[in-house]
Amino acid sequence: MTDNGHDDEAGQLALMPQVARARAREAKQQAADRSKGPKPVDPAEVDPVARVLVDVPLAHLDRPFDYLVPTKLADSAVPGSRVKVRFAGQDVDGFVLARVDRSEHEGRLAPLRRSVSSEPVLSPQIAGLSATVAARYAGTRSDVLRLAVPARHATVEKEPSAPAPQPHVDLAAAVASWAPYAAGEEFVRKLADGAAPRRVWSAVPGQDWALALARAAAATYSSGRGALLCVPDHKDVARLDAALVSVLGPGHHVLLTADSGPAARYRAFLAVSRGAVRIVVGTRAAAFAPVHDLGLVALWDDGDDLYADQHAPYPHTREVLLLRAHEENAAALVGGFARTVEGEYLLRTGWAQELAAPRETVRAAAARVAITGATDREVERDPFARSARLPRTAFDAIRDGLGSGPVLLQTPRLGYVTSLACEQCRTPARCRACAGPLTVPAAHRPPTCRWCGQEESGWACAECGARGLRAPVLGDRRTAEEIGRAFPGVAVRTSSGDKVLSAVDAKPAIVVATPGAEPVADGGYPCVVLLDTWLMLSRTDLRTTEESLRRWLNAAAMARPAEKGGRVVVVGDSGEPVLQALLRWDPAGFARRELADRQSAHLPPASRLATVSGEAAAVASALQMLVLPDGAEVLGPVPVEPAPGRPVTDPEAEEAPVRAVVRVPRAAGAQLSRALVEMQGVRDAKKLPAVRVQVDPIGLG
DNA sequence: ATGACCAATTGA
DNA sequence: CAATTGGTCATG
Repeated sequence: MTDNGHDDEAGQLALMPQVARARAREAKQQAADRSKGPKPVDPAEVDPVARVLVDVPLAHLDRPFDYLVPTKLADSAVPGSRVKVRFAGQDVDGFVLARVDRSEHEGRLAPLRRSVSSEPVLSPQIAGLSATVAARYAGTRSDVLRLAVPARHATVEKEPSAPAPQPHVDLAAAVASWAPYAAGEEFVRKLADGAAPRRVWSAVPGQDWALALARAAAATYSSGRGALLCVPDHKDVARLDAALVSVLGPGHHVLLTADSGPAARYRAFLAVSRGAVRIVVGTRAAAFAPVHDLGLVALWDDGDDLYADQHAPYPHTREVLLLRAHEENAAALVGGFARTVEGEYLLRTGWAQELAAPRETVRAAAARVAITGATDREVERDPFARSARLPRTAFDAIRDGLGSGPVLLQTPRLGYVTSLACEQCRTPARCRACAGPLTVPAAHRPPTCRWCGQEESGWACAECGARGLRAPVLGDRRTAEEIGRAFPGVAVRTSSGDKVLSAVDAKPAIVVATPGAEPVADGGYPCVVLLDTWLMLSRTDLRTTEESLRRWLNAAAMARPAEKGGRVVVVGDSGEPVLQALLRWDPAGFARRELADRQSAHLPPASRLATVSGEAAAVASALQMLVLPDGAEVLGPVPVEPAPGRPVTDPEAEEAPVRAVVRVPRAAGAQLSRALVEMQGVRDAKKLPAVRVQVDPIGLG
């Protein structure tokens, strides 16, 4: 455990050159200090040693270093506080992990340079969590802490945090919210009793999921514990915020999001870290919130790719929350209308239990779903369909729906122009006869000119000769215009991108939205139309079908139940298995099959996978130095697109960027991460060119 | 990263 | 033989 160098004889020193060198340097430094007159550092009386995690981006320095605490800083350099220290000849930031009586370090300790603030922003739980997350994702603790602890705001820090009022929890209402689910009541009672149930939740279509989450949080709260609720985006934060106010009243929770501004974010963070408030609602930035006495972590719609962090080491919110539930012995609730393969895997391994409603309950709550093809035959027979890109069935359903409320049209992608482009060079694809833009008129049809109707089956790019076409971009605005012409006099509203509507009222209107931007309708939509489903499926991503189903279920769940006239019209190919899963409202069955596929293809979550990317030579040498566990496979490296944000100044000189995939059985996942950390440590120490490592990256494709 | 140290290499 | 360069190690 400890070094044996403490009482070394001279003979041993000779056998341990590094110790001898250290000693020699030590003596020299002390001599120098004496001669120059060292600053008298007067160490603190109690626990004069601070164990500091320094903020340096190097993998091999990701460990605590001991510093001497001067008396002046004895009261401010508390565990969890920020400090500045001298490290390797420069001033760096750090966190005090602990204050201890004495150091294990043999040499002389440098004093802390200063205490930034006495606010303990890094709790022992979050310090532990960042170590776990760093290990899981083969990253460093400082990288994780950058995500976990928001930037300090001195003015805000001076303000006191208002404590939450006395809670009044209506447990009966909480139970009622979860009554549709088999063992739903048991789940709520366990939360209220201080237990830690773990559930994968398949929400009943049409359910007010925000209210259900708020009530689960309230039940946990009534046991004297805190709760942490994560949702994909801002719109959902607002919805959950409103639900919590309606369940508990104001002042019991805070919102923690990255885009609320530094002051507001730090204020909310402090309210949580000081224990004044113990319920947190937020986006992925909230996953590390230091909630006191954490009793429940919950994640809504865990398949949303907004949960995959874009910053090193690229942790996924689901993973962070589940690690927390494990470490802090909290309950966990993961779910949505869809079920992810990762959720299914939690059930399969027995880590969590299913929280689902009986089949009859689901059937009664779901709208009537119909699939209608936009086949050539149908389009030709139906001039209207030709002009509005809308089959007759869908048109009729919209018209009927408008009789009793707003109608939701989900359209795959953002943008205005509808045209195909070259997969390679992005040059817009043009008709050889008339230079008009090409589109895909229907599923499994060749590209067709929008102007002259000419079919282009053997298309090749005029610029670069490539034969691949990118999926067309069908704009929500364009769709809105065309629909507006088809239904004159009806209000058409759009919700997409940075102009997202959070809700619409019950008045008849056509709402065109892109996936994830669908507004909540007061009373539910009488009709929901899913347009151009083959476009979403035409993407080549690994998770395409899973992601598409998730988006469709989320939109379809906003329709009224069938018995109240709710209808969902899906424009697509009824032969698609994924559309059948939607038709039967069977997200669980779909996830089961998808997981089986992933297992047989050795893909996550059944296997653990990491990518190593960078310059070709760097990747090759990185792979060479990786000490891989048994059963590991290396795929590639293969050339990839250059890293975004780095303009290629000289494509000749630039080494080609490549990516390799390393795959191991799930059981060897921890070993793989350790091997990657080790490799990065050696590379950093030797100043070899950097490679980027991502463990279980989302959407390899 | 940055700096210290040591060994090998280069140059007059 | 001194000056220089490159690699290794440690950073409290």
